[in-house]
Amino acid sequence: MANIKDVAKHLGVSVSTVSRAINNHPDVSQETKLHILEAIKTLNYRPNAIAKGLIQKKTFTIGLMIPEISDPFFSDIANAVEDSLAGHGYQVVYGNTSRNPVKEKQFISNAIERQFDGLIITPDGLDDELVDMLSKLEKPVVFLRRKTPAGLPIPFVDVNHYDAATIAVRYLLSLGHKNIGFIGMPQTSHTGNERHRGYRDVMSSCGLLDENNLVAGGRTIEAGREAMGKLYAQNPSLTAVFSANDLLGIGALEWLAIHNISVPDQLSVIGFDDLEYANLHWVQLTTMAQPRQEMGRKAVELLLQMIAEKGTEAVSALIEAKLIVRRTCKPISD
Amino acid sequence: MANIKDVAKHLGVSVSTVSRAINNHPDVSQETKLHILEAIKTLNYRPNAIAKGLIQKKTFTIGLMIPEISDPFFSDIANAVEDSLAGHGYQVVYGNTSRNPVKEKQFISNAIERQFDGLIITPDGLDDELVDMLSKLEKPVVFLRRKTPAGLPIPFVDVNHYDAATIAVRYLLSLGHKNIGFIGMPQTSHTGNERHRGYRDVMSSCGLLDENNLVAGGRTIEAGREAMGKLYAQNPSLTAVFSANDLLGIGALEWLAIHNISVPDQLSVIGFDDLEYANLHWVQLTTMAQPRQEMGRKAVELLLQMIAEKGTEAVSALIEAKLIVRRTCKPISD
DNA sequence: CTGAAAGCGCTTACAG
DNA sequence: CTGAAAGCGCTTACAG
Repeated sequence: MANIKDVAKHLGVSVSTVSRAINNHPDVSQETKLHILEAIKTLNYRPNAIAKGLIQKKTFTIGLMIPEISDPFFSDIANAVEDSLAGHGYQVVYGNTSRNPVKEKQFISNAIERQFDGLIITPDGLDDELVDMLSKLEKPVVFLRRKTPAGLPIPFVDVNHYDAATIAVRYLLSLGHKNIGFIGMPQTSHTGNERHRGYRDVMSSCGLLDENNLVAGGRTIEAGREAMGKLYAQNPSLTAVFSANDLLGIGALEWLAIHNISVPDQLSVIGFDDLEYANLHWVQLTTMAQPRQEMGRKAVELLLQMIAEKGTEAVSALIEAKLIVRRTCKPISD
Repeated sequence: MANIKDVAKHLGVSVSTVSRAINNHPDVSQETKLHILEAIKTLNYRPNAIAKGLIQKKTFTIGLMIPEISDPFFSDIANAVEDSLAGHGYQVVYGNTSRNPVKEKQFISNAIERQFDGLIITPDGLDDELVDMLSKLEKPVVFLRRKTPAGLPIPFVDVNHYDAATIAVRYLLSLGHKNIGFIGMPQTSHTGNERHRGYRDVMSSCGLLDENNLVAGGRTIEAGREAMGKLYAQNPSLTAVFSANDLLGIGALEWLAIHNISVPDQLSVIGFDDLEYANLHWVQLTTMAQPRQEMGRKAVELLLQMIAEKGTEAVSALIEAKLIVRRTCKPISD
């Protein structure tokens, strides 16, 4: 492919002049600029971004580390991130980690070697090694959907999972429910733990906490189905269930449908996330919506700010979730 | 950050020697190599992939252009592509085009300037300008889920949409249905048109084609709901519907549920894609499964082959879809 | 307004 | 086995 030398030679001008013409530098006459632009067309010249990046120490590339791009929750966030970033001329490179700590570290290594300008990351397990890498990283980073661990000077954008969980539980209480079950996410899940804590605090402050109403779940529909079965076996007098995410909630609804337990007449269910699934005609799950677009955009905003003002730490953002009332909760009748 | 010069200086060796140590070149003594590796650790040196790429004319980066990463269909493919590629040391960069021709071209431009080593693309509308760009592109490319237009020397990996559609329709015929509706995708959709053609050919070969049984749909659940309404209005004596994708099929099921038309007792529905949605307890949509993993892996295989043997055109692959029988189709009773 | 020169951080013949 | 030198394709002071 033609390079900048070829177009310079083609016109008998210097490489510097061609460079200036391409980059809209003011110090180049309109006339030569026009000639150069023409030569570029005929030679089909495209500037080499790699070379440019090397010299400018800027690649216009941002890394976005997420657990699972096929998880609808993250693909929505990723879309928002990509859109906002594209508007500023940045390319985003995804890192699908499958919540695998090895892959998480590989992604960061990669980002360093490939000279990404910044990182937006959703690490899962945050072990010492990763924290160490992050602390040595001389690059703007923002944590997404995860609070920054103490000691790291990195801002975050997260939903207030704890508050949101208290809203969900209080909503069930306001409908008269007292016997409220909880289907959790894996113990290692930061978000799961926050939601759990919210549930716990509200329930125990009302003197309604009962360890029999808790069950370990997971993240998937499958896991929700199983968990609902267990929960029901532990306590058949439950009147409501708060499931830590929508997929679990949908699994719970499936189990209930299979066992002819009518929702919301016999049992109310509330979820968390507001996935597309939740809005299906047969599901209509009442849930806490996380403003995914907003989270993605906000993370980009913080990152770009840090890139612009080197060395500053942007201020973290905690975003409130919103109760979306559909058709899986109703007031207790008796 | 430390560079290769720093580590060379640190040990009093030459830059070349450090380079050789890093790249496992045989011509370097075990002893100096050990020293160098140690110095690298203490200086926290990471090689600059940008500089390396510039000189080697190889970036170990592959571009993957897809319409919509939040479409579960594509995120599954993307996952498979990423996994296979990661095994070979490549980084994948997604381009989310939203089926926007401007974005499609931007992505290709980007890929050229950033010196990607190859491209896997799913272009939507394939206008002259894009074809022109592609023909001038001096890079391995493979088309994914789309046949290559005549004249472009680019291999493709696609599902045999036409054959699959005939299988779906014949399945309905085998259940005794004669009055079979079709909910289509947008006219601009290549896959939609192939599936339409399959439906048409089978129906007309049986003398059963009726223009009243056709309706324009779209791609979404929403569109499927509307389309089902229209279709039913056009011909209330329909006993089965083939919807060109699962989302449309699910929308159709929603409309039918809302209008108390029982599936499959009064009406059979078959979809296309086998999304996760299709397997929900309330949906259980019979559908044609596209082997997404296999498609992604195959595309990578072709691409890597073309990268390895420069100038060759790999041989295209047409993959068969598979009928997945669930619970939305049954034999016609009377 | 234009050009010659240095340099970004590497790799790779070439010579020893 | 090791090093000096050229070069990948650009940008950017510096001088004119």
